Amino acid sequence: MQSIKVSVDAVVFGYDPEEGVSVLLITRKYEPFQKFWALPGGLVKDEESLEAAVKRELKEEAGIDVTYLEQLYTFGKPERDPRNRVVSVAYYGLVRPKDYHISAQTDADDVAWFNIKKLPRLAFDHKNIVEIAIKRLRGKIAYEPIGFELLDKKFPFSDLEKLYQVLLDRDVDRRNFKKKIMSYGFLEELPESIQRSAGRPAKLFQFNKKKYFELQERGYNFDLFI
Amino acid sequence: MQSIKVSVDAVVFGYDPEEGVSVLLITRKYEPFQKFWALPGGLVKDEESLEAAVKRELKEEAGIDVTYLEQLYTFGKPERDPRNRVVSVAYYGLVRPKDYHISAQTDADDVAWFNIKKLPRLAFDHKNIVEIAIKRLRGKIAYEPIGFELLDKKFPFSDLEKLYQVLLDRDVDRRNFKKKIMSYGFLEELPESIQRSAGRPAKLFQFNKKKYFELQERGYNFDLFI
DNA sequence: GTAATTTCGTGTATAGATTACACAAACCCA
DNA sequence: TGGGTTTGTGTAATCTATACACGAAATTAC
Repeated sequence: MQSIKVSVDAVVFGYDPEEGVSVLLITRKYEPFQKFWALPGGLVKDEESLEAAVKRELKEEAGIDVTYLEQLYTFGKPERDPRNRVVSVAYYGLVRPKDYHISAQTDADDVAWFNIKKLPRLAFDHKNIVEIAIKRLRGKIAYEPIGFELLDKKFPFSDLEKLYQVLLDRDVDRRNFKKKIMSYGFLEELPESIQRSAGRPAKLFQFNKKKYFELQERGYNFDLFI
Repeated sequence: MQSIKVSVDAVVFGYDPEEGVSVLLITRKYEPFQKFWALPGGLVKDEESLEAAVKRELKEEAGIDVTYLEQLYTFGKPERDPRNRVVSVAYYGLVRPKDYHISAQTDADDVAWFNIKKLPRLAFDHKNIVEIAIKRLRGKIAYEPIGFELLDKKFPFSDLEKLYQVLLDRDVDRRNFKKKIMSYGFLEELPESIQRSAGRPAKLFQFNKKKYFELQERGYNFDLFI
């Protein structure tokens, strides 16, 4: 009789143009790894899907709804949990600034955002999981337009540009970047503008999912390689 | 108390220049889906890793050793197995012609290779898993040189070219393809030749893993986009 | 209120990469 | 020895990616 448990873990990313990319972590209340920072997650219930389990845990543990969620990898080494055999299906998710900031304010000391460049020690093999998630996110934004899910629905183009710079960790030429992204035709320029500091006001843009799916169905290829 | 079972399934690909790309299937001995074709796989033992479980099952059920094995995706919908809740971690693997042909000969009617264009009805959600694996393999060969794992260690260049044509399902220009592949420097031309039919003998080539890792460590990027 | 500062917005020229394309060489077979 | 088959090779044209700088529109500082 098999006695393996199945859990889910979530690497949730948030973004702020000032602070960069962050990951949501919680502190563990119980042994093993009591008081360590860890990824939100937990055992899957007998009648719920894996994705439902992730969403439930995120709601319970951090009060968060993700706008994007995708399976990352399944970690199953027998020794990864010192007590039981636990196979964990890891997911990664993205939240918009709204959710990112709300959870950042709840001064509960058991939920917090950590910049991906300044991660604390993590429980279990969670460091490994986060690293793999970061790699995947970096790779993914290069060929699928998921970066938008980390921004407000309407955003100035410079936010997107900065996001790519932060994630890819290098300079991105403003003109070439905009030329490329706009050439795909799934970003709409709105008649509105905003101004968040000194400088010329920025026009707002918005991702058009419908147009994106149309293009995708025509077999379009989105090398966003910058 | 959780009562979810953990299994593994394997989508093993084999290749032959004459027959194209095939998948290894077995017939189920028991209900549910008795006598249906299905992916090799089974429950993970309490003390074995996921990858070890895949390799064990492939050995037991088909007598095969894969030369390449990678996790594909984890399937966990509650209704995917009509009896129990089973979460299945799917892998995909590649075998060389040697293994492909040996298993093709064992006339056991419970193990067989099926061309990916002529698949039979499959048990459970295995059709879905195979489709995802094919997509992944197609994508993967475009940016990592794993195609070699489906060929003999020494192979004529035309074999590689044909493999790409079959997998990508379109023509590939011989000169441009060779130019591109050779430019990466991880393929060596050997002083030997072979001749498998009429026509000019073909020089043999061989993948140099060491050189590949060296290049990879220097941050090299292998867009094999053809 | 004028000058300095900040951020947004835009186009062209060059280099690099991809694609299209055809014929000779080396073997087998009849 | 001539016809059939497969391998092997280079160049020109097109497309894509990159490099690069200055004016416009607002705020801030004096």
